[in-house]
Amino acid sequence: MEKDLTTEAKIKEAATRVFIAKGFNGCSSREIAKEAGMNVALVNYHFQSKSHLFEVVVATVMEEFVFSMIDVFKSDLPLISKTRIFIEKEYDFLSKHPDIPGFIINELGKKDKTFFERINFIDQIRETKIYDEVHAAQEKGEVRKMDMTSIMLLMMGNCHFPFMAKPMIQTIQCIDDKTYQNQLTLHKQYVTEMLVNYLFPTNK
Amino acid sequence: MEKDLTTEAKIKEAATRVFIAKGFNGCSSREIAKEAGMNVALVNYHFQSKSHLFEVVVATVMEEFVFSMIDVFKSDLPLISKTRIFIEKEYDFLSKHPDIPGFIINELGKKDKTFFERINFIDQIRETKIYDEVHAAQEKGEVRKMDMTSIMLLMMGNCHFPFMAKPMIQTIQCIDDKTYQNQLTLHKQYVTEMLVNYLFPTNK
DNA sequence: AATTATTTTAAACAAGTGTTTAAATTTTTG
DNA sequence: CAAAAATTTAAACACTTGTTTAAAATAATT
Repeated sequence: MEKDLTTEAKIKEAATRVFIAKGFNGCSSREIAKEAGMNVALVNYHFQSKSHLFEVVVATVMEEFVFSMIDVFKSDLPLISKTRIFIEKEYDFLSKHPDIPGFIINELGKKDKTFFERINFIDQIRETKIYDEVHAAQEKGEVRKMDMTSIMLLMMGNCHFPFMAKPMIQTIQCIDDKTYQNQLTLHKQYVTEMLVNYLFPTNK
Repeated sequence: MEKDLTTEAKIKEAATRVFIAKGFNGCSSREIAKEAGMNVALVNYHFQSKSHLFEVVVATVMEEFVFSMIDVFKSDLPLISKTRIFIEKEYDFLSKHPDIPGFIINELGKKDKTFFERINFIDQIRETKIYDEVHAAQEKGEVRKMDMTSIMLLMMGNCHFPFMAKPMIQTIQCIDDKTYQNQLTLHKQYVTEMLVNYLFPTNK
């Protein structure tokens, strides 16, 4: 799997795994080096410092994270289809990377604001013109009139929270991984129906 | 404010602040001691170890966290009112303690499962018979038939996520604290309407 | 093939970690 | 008030932390 990777790529890959699992403060440079099968000094030789390596990892993870979003936003589909596909794709992505939302929200919440701004995924979203599209649809009465912030909170919250809260919910409900995963498939349908009904009141 | 508190209480209070803000690995015993105006050794004299102090803090925070929930569940009101009041109280509580959901979900997700089970808030919830009440209402067709896990995810997700995601959303939307807070008041109403409509389909 | 540049290694650095010790201080008890 | 118990302190413990150094090994260049 990690045979023909360069040293730099190996370290970055290992760092991504470890950072996501344990957070910036929850792991050491030596742990990352060991995970990559390397020496500690190599990590700093290729990435200058633990902080810098972290920034590189976050930037890459964020990019991957918004990539599927952007893709849906840019597509030439009616907003209601975009909504359905957005949820579908989010659940797909999060099933493969369940720890990423928690990682992003929690690790970046603790860093200073400049850290967040250094990673410009905001422009990427704006470039899709999704805001204008929603606004136009609101003017036509197709989409419920509410602030873009609330729409984002509804969409993201109902997609990400089920993955972030997994350990807690599993403990409360006493259910294993398999059961929870099946529950998520059901939940995705509930969320889709609920959000579509609420955001597109005139529909059907 | 913290004048007539005992040493133990002062340490616990300081530890709660620091742990919630920075996480278990994000702070040191000395930092907690300093925040409490104490010596490092005092922390371990009163709480044995950093880990134990953390467990005490988590237990207390969790208790406070589920207290308002329990209160609503036990009340003698129709489910639809309980739903409305639940959301209302959650937003109230979270406005005062916005960092708690993230703290609970993230810090406890990294700990082993036994840690979670040591804090028995599960029984507290079960004792309110809220599960039976929901199930009975579902049989009568008053509440949408869906798993309790999904209901919890919908309720908690739409209440907690807006607070957990605050730093991220603020960066994306470029809005200050005051604006975000106002947005949350609006959002609470949206969430209430959406959830009530979806969970109680026969209503109105 | 010899020289230069790049990569990798082991060792060391100072600073910070959680925790413990033993002495000093305060409070409580008889 | 004196003895005992509980609390607080400063200092030290062994260990880990991120980072650096300088030598060794490998690769690239002439």
